[in-house]
Amino acid sequence: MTIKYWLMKTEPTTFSIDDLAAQVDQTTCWEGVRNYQARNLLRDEIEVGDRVLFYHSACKQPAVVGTAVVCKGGYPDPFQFDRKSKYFDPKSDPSNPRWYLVDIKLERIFDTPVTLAQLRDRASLKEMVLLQKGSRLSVQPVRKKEFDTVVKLAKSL
DNA sequence: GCCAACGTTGGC
DNA sequence: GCCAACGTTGGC
Repeated sequence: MTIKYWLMKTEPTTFSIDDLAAQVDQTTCWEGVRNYQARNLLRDEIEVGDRVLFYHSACKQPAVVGTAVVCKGGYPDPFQFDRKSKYFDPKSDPSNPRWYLVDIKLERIFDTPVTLAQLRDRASLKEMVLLQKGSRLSVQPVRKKEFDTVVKLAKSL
């Protein structure tokens, strides 16, 4: 199976790439995605070994700040059944879970983040899902070429 | 099934 | 803080 490429958004005030680096094994579960399109990707598409662009959103400098690797494939998000969690979903049936997640492990923190503005400056990245008007998906597919371009850009900055 | 109202996302 | 864009909810 060939690996696939994704971009995952997070608000750094909630969970930043430095927080990821501080986890045991630099690994975390990506809980709390409550959007069906993203759910379908987490449940059906994203597999162990896939690569991830780690993106900081809703902050001063929106940017891809590093990369990660998927280290556990789609499985039901346990927080949907936890009454005390803010991600608790009373409508989710444990025998047919509504929400899924994956685990990711830090690969690299870019020395220099690749900002949203820099992504927009690259003609070859024009078609990135992230850059499309109104695009809000918090887990989204990335083409291999786009992934490679962003990594290369980070190294050149 | 339509669609208005509402809530959220996220750049600026 | 503003607001455009999008997703979800729920009455009909």
